[in-house]
Amino acid sequence: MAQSLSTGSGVVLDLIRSGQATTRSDLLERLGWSRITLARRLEELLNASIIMSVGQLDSRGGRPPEKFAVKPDSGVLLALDIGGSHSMVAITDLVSTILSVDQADIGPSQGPAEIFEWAGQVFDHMLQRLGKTRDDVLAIGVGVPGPVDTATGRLASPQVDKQWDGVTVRDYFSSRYGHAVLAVDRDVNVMTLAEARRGGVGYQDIVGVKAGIGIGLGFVLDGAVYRGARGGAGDLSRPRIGGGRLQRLETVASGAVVRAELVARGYKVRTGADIVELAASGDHRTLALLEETGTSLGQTLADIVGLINPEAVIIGGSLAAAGEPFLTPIREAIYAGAREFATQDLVVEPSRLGAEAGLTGASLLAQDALFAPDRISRLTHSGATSLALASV
Amino acid sequence: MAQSLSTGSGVVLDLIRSGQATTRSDLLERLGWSRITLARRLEELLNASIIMSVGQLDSRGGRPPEKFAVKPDSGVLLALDIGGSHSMVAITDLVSTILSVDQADIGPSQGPAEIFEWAGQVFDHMLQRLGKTRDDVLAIGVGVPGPVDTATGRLASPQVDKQWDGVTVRDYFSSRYGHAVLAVDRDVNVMTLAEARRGGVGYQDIVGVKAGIGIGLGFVLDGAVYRGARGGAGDLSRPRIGGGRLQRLETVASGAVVRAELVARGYKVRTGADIVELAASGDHRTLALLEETGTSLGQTLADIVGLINPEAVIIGGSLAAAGEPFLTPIREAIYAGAREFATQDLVVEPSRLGAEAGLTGASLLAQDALFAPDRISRLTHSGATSLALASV
DNA sequence: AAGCTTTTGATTATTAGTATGCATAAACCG
DNA sequence: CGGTTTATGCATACTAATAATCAAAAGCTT
Repeated sequence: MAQSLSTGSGVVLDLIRSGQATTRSDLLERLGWSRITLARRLEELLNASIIMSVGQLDSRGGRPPEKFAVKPDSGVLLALDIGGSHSMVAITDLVSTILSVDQADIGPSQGPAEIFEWAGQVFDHMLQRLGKTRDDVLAIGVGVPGPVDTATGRLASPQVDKQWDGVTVRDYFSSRYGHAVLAVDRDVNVMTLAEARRGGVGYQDIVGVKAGIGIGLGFVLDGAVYRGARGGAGDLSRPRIGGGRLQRLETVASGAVVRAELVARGYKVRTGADIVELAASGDHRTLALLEETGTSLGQTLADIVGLINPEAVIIGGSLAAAGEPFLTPIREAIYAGAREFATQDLVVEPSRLGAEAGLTGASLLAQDALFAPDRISRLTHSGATSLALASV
Repeated sequence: MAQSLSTGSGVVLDLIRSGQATTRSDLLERLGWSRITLARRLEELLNASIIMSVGQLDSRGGRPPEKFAVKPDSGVLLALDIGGSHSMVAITDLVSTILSVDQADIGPSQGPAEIFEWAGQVFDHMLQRLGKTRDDVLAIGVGVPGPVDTATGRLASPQVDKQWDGVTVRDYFSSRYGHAVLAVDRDVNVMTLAEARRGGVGYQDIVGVKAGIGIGLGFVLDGAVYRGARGGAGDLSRPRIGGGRLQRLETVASGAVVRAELVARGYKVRTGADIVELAASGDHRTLALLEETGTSLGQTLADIVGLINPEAVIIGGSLAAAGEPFLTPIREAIYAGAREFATQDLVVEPSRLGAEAGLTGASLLAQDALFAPDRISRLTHSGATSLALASV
């Protein structure tokens, strides 16, 4: 039944894709296969147009090794990042380089039908501009702001908006891209995945914070996204006052709180970007509120750093764009609050990918689903000459 | 180099050992191999005396399937659980059934040489009483109350006691049991592993709390022990008073705090067991202190439950023996503090294995190291007829 | 240019795993 | 008690992976 095809081409692709081994020698070293078997698998992948040779590396004394990489343009990936109040879409190549982006102030409150309809239209438009068709779409990655049962791809409850409870994302894509592979995950997980893979050298254990109007947390632990028993990991609570009732951090320190304070004082603020703009203009009240929020968040993160002992804490979300006024209090609270053991070597940095972290993560998610080792092994084994024919 | 022997006997053993598949049909279903290959691998394992047939299961209409299990008595495992102030040793069979236990009020403050010397002597004595020799010892599992670099087996710093910084546990065992496989991990991890595997039906995601004189936390996430970047995961902080400095939970709510309070009031208390005894005798002050401690702990755990979204929170350590007076406030604080989403289906229970959780976990750790798939595959492949000859 | 090194390709014999079919074992059912 | 069902064993032909070897390619050094 399971049949994992241990010497299948999929595991070869995985090493190439992740950059762990890109030459024949490295692959042999990593896999422990015979040269002939590896040659056959590479041939399969080349035949299927999944990988290509990207020239030679520098010689190490003898004939220089040939380097392989994923062929980026034999199809495209769609990425959709649904935020609490702002959503983005992108088309990327097969190595998750963003080719085209669009966005709108649209969120879960609009209901699934409307959002997916918007995304579908933008996708169609972008495809056309890139000279691609719906058939070129090989996989779709979606980030949603709520828990997901990744096994089934159904959204769990509670979602931010009731209309989204139990939504099956596939239903909204099957008519347009019936053949494409679909992967759905929580927005914070998706963002954190992107930072773990693309930020820095690549982290095994990181905590990703999405600080926008809402606030949430994602984990990549031991190199894999951690979701918790019911997909609900990452709920933030606030430092409690004198053992009082727990409050979600969102209700005391988040973009929503800053916004409420500012609105109460007569400012016109709707999104996280509005707050960032005010901060950038040097508005004292906004800066003070950001510092306060950052400190609260940092205190909570200090506890989490002790608990999880990650390599890095990455601050993303719209508020991260405010830069040091927001980041410094976070960093200070973490370093003040956590023990030296946990903060030694700890990296606390803003998202490298910025606003596009979610899209990159969604695309990476799509990539992972498209290039799942077993899938690729079976595909090339049956002599396929293209990923597009992938009715696997 | 790596050569993972995908169709090796080790993976078969893993399924049998974990109970995921114990009959030929189940194994075939799980592995997707041909019947013949599986038969060969089972033969290898039988020849090496690693597994044995344990009779037939009930028929499902036709010939009843034969059930396989690990042969428990072809060697023994040593388990050592070093607690903050109390240590235990045990000899178990190969399925981690405890055959013999001993303990002493001895802890890290005594220094590694003394503790390992004590353990070695007790092990020798126990072995003799069981009619076994040092050569029967196939693997050793050790739990220590501090971070461990599991890759190298060296203790990281800071340990509770400076003498333990950088200790290489292997050095203390190689002379007596040079041939045995050794595995070392943090005590809370070891305890949590035991609860995940042996408590309940088997959990994928659990949080284990060791509440004794000290207090610490272990994680099993996605079925594997999570240790953090530097082996330091599980550090507990306390609910903060008005955003003040972070305090380790240990300094405000732990057996140590209860003890200090009691001692200040003229009680004679040294260990967690002493506290439990006082509580059992109905001492009001002790009960009140336990309730207070339980509430603080529970509030912290509520945050963690939201963060990690585990299936279960298991309370172990010496204070857990106090039962409901300690557990009820914990449970109440968790249910009051965490959101419904996280507490729905959440199990909050005392350790099923009680004081022996650490020993069982250490033995499981030893088991895992002894039966590591690759190791077993290589071993049986070379035609070994016994685990004892395992110079692999 | 000659010799060295590393990478890659190709050949052959060998070993390991699979698919298939047939036989047998051991329960159940009516 | 024969028929059915599931489990297991065995034989044969076949396919896949490996090991070992030779050869060629493509750089470097002297």
